[in-house]
Amino acid sequence: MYAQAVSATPARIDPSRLAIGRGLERQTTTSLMAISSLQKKGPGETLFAEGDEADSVYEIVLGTVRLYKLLPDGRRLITGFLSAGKLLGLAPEGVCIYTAEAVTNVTLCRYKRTALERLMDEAPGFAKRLLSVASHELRAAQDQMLLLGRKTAAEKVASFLLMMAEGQGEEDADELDVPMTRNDIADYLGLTIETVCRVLSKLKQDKLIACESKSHIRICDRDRLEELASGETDTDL
Amino acid sequence: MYAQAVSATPARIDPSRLAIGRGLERQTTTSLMAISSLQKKGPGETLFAEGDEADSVYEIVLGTVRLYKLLPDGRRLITGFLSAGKLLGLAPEGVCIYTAEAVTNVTLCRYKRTALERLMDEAPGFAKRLLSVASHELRAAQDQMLLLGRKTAAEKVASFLLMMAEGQGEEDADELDVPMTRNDIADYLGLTIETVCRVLSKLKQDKLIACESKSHIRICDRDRLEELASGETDTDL
DNA sequence: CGCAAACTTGATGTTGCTCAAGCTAGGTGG
DNA sequence: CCACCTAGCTTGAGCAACATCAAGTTTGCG
Repeated sequence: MYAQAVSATPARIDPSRLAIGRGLERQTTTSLMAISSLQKKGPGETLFAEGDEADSVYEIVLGTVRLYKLLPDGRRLITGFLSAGKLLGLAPEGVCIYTAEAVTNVTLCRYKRTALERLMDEAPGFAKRLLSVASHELRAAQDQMLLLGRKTAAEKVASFLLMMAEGQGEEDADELDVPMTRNDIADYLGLTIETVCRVLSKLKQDKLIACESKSHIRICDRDRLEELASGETDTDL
Repeated sequence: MYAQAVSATPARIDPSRLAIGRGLERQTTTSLMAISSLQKKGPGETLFAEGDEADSVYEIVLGTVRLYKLLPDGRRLITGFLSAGKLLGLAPEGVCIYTAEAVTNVTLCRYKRTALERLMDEAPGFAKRLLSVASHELRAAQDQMLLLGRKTAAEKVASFLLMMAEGQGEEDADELDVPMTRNDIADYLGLTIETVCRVLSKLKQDKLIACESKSHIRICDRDRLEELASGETDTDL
């Protein structure tokens, strides 16, 4: 858990490029620009912690962020990894319910919650836009609940790899970058680091994937990986 | 999975009493009334199924509903139990991502999605209200992910009992009604029915709870139950 | 080049699952 | 009204999946 400091760079960028305003009118994106500010964080740095006052919403411009919750004895569950274009901080009212940390170098666009509230009242489509974002998050959370509660270790890892592949390249790229550690993956899937390693080794051995390096994986047999991930496999691993 | 038919009762009730319009202006609740219709379902009946077109939002007026997702081989995860005042069907866009079934006799208020969309454009606060509901669901989903991914069987069951107690009586009642079967509880906690039984027996034996009947439980030692649920226990069960 | 963090692999342990048997309660029909 | 019948619940014995503990190995950085 090292934290490599990166100087915050207050700045403005064109929010019509940003996801938060997608599909909205020019006037609204202009208002968004007026209340936004850019930030940077280095790997391991905290954006906000569980229990902090939730006064901002962030959009990730570049990089990957992990969100997690802790139990008192230190057990951790990562509720999600977010990459460019994703919003965070929408959910909480009053107090943050999870911690957000940079996985890689991260560039963020920050919006004050009070300003967003005002904009929601003024711009008709904006609250609907945020509702749509929240709905998608809810859907992802429910898929993840199914994974955590009912999938086997192999199915979990296969699902994770496919999810990472989707979030990457524009097309269904079979080459994927895994910026997070094995520990992060384990805490995301409700497993231990050793189990994640063993499953990856088995997938490699069975030629479903190939590891170009620790953080670069290629999907060799997408069909079988998808079959495994969705839980259609009877006797495997 | 029996389905006891109950005749649908088209009707209108005063939506200012309903949760969907909480905190909104009189004019908005009146519009809500105009687009609402009452429905009833008996135990085991389906409100909508995974894959159905998601054209409605429901509010539960009375009773309990379970939401679940299935894996191809039949493994089931219940993503939530909803009781009076809760909304369902908010999340999906296009297609339902889970099945909703009545646990008990259920009375529902149904709103057409298209009508809600229109109302969101007209009534300023309404989209914000729905966003707030979605945010709360998201928060609950994240707590459940922590439970599913990182809690032990005993911690899961303790958490479930406390959650049920909260949702019940107005005060923090220590008497709770458990309308769902042990099987439902197991599929909600990512356990088997046998494990749920064993944990309940152990909690009974340790005098943390008492079972008045199969579906009526009394919390005898709330402090220890909360300690167990939050994961502060080192060596227990 | 050397160090520390991350990763991998193996041996052993434990939690919760599976399989199996009996029990309980509530609804139905004689 | 009671006895039966069935769905749901409980408990036990054995087992498997995954966790834990313990070495090593690799990698990237100073």
